[in-house]
Amino acid sequence: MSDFDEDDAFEAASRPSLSARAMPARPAPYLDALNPAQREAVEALEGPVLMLAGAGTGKTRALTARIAHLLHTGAARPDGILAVTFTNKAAREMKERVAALLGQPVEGMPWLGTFHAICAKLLRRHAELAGLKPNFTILDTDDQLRLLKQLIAAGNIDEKRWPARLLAGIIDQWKNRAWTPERVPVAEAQAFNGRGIELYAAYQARLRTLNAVDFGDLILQMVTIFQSHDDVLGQYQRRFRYILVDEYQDTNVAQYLWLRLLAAGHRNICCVGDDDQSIYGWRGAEVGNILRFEKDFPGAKVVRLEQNYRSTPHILAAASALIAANRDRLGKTLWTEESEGEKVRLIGHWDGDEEARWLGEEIEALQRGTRGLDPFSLDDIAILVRASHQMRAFEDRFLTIGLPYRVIGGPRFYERLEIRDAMAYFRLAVSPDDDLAFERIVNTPRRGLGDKALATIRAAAREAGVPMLEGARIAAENGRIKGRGAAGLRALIAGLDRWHARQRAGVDHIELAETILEESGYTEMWLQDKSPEAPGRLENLKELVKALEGFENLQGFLEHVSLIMDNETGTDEERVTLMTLHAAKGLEYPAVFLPGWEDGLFPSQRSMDENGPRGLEEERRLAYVGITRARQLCTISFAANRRVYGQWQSQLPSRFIDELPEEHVDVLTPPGLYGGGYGAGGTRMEQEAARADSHASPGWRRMQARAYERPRQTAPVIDLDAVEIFAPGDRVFHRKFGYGAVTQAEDDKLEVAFDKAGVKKVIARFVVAAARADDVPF
DNA sequence: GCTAGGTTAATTTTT
DNA sequence: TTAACCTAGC
Repeated sequence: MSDFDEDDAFEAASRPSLSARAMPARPAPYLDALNPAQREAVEALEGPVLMLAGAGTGKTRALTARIAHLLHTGAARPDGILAVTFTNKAAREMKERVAALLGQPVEGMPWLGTFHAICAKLLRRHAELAGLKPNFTILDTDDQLRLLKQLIAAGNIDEKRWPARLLAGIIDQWKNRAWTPERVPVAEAQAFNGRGIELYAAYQARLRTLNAVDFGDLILQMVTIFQSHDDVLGQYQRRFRYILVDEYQDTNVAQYLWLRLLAAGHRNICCVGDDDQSIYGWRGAEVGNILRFEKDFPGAKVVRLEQNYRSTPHILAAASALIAANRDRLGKTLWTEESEGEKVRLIGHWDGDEEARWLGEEIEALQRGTRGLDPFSLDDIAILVRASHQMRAFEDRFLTIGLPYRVIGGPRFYERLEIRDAMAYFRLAVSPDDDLAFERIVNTPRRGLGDKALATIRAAAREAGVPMLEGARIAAENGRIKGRGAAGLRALIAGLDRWHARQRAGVDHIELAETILEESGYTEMWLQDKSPEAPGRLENLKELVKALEGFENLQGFLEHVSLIMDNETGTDEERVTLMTLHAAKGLEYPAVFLPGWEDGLFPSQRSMDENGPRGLEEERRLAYVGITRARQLCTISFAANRRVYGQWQSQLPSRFIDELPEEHVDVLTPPGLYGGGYGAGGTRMEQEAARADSHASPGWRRMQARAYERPRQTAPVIDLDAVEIFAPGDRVFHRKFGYGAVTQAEDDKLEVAFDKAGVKKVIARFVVAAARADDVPF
């Protein structure tokens, strides 16, 4: 089922469009609010423009002003502007802000939306060129996985060794690169045990039969259509006289091709982005797109937005120095008119628990107002972590001290199990031939229909060449389904028939939804469930039904699902925000905490291992994003010891910490805390002595020594400890398992027969050669 | 078909 | 450590 907002597309077409000519040539007040650079970017309407907008430089303001300017001057009509974003949230915000600038609602901007929503709308118009019907379904990850699982099983592949998730990832990457099955390069032939391309082709064929597409297809199919149908392409090239793209650094190859095709004629394309904030390489984003812009569009005007309206000078300076260590960047110098503020604060802790404890206390202190700073509202404070599992430590701590917090991210409303189940029922009421929905709910609640019954139904459907619901009907009638399941299945079929009939008869959709949840036994299922989540799930179902109120019918609602996706559970209580660095992009907070700055955690070892220097640069951009979220106060912290997958590990402060300029950093080093060998004042000998004093353990000292030995300017990507390569037969030592012999070694994954602990699979960096066992701290 | 207990593996996430 | 996934036994 589609998770995003296709709506505007449809409603806009029927609305009177806001005519550009209707606007008198009057002064443009929106221009007055712009600084010279912004104004330059806004007024350069013709030809390619790259707006390099640093963090906090008023990017959205400039972008929306540009749209307003296009409309105001009459250069374009609202439906002649193509404005693309990545998220529905960004699209919504842009629409609102343009409306505010123009002082009237922006109706008739049918082509302002996400890449996916706009492509979906285009693809519905030209579905037949892709072998689809205009009412195709858009599958989400779950549907996709279910489908792939079937194909993997059909291909006699062991799903345990070759999971559907992996295949989904591979196909996704291929689609991001705009490779149809025929165009996947031979170099990829070994993917998925050599069966990848074949399964990809099978998957695409299956999608076509189901009259369905996945997210990647929305873009890919449109690129394919544009490439092979000049008339269609020409039509849209003429229509979209002006193109605007937000977050250009996040575009993947397919999106890039799509844009380039559309802009090829008039070349009025304005891309806005920040190469320093490209943090989505792992999902196909190509920083190269933005770095290459001037080559792609010769004669492009490049405007740099460098005046920052968000952060204090120290915060900006720290962030700038950090990002300067990256090689692949266009380069910007952020500056601000703001006066001096707090330096970036740096603090080390003994372990992760202490870090969490300190953070909790510090937040409470900020709330009260300390050190001459005005009190902060909890709403003004955010904790940004590299990986979501890091949030737990803080949640635990905040729960014990009763500090209210909210977590951003995690499964969205519409992704939740109960919502997806309910939606599947609704989908079936609207279109009974939705097989994926049918499979989802056929045994939810339990109806005694297991794998065997499902296989029977599927077979019956295939034999008769009908959807699964019909197959089920056949199987139920001719007695192929027996026992407990038969009654359950018959009841389900009767229910689905009834609900579909009512839906067609135009019964009030809210009432219908309630009936469906009631009669299907779905609500009852959760009422009976005694697990702690059950009440919350029932609550969510109520909310779902409530969300229906805003729509005329179920179809409309199903198209609009995305609208409920970020419904903040509105409590007015102040709360600290916890989220990942990725989720924080585009946001800002007066006070930001950045915990867990330890090598291996951040920068993430995996990122460095898998992508080498490129991975490290992306991690550094993530660090840059983190620091630049802060308006007044930015606090970086790390712990010397941390439990990683249940095992205690000693940690080294992040190499990014070494890259922060000392003059902009304030090292908070309460007695007994480790300052990180960083700008702590005093001579090195004094520092060492002081530290040895408070922490006399040999392991501690060794760790200190190692911290000093590390190169200051970070060239090496790989930690020395991680370099050690083992082969079968090697004697090794593991902190927890003791001594053992390597039996198998593949990259950094080892199988070791430990003398005492038995055979275990371990990661190479958790062991050292037995001869070096003494080097292991603690 | 369901549940309890063992096994396994472990970023980032939008559409 | 933990959570998700799977298998064996009811």
